[in-house]
Amino acid sequence: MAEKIKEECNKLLLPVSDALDILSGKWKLPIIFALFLGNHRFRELQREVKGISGKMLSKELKDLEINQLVKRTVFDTSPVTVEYSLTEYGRTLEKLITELHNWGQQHRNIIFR
Amino acid sequence: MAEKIKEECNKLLLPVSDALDILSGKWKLPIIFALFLGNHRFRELQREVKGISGKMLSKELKDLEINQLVKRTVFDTSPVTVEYSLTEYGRTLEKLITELHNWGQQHRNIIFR
DNA sequence: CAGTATCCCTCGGGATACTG
DNA sequence: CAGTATCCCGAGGGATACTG
Repeated sequence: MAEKIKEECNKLLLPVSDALDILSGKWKLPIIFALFLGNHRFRELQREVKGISGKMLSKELKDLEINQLVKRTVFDTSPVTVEYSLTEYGRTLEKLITELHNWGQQHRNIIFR
Repeated sequence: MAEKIKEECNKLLLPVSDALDILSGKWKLPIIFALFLGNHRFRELQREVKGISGKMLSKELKDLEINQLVKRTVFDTSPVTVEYSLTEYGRTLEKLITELHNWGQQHRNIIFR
């Protein structure tokens, strides 16, 4: 019986972790915020997200792309230019981020008092 | 003007990061879930949260306590026993976790299809 | 039991140089 | 410009032994 409940909880855990994985880490949010402000070239993003290395930016964008949150568009100018933008689906993160913001904001009020 | 917007975003970022910091990492959620199931002694928690070391459990619980999410109660039996439980405030995480679960669940449906 | 202290190793990620 | 490959270091965290 208690075992049954624990199993249920573990099943609950996975989707929550999935959501967290997408948002947590040093760079995810800053990148997502930058993308919320508009479409962006790779270099632009690197400038906007202070301190991020090319390697990390590349990796994080790939992650977001795999999760269908970001769309990568290549223009065959020379040299090539690439644009990243949030997908329609990616924008559904906004609600979630707002919830996090609300909780985080009142938490600040509770802690720094 | 664009600068103004960026500043605003950075201010938005901090509370979101605060909320994420409390939930992300390898052990936070499993511990919180265990605590949702009831009050727990240190050893009990270590058994329930598979694979966690004493050092980590200790550190994470201290974090949660500092954030007023968990209450630590010492009973002067011999040897001492200690109980950890979610505070009333800690339980406000439930709503947030539910939101993360909802997003994560539908994300799984979109990705693993 | 409920932790703390120490040792030790992995590996995430920075810096740099390179390619198409 | 938009990345990839390589090298390298330090912090995070595991294992173990110890204490009140």
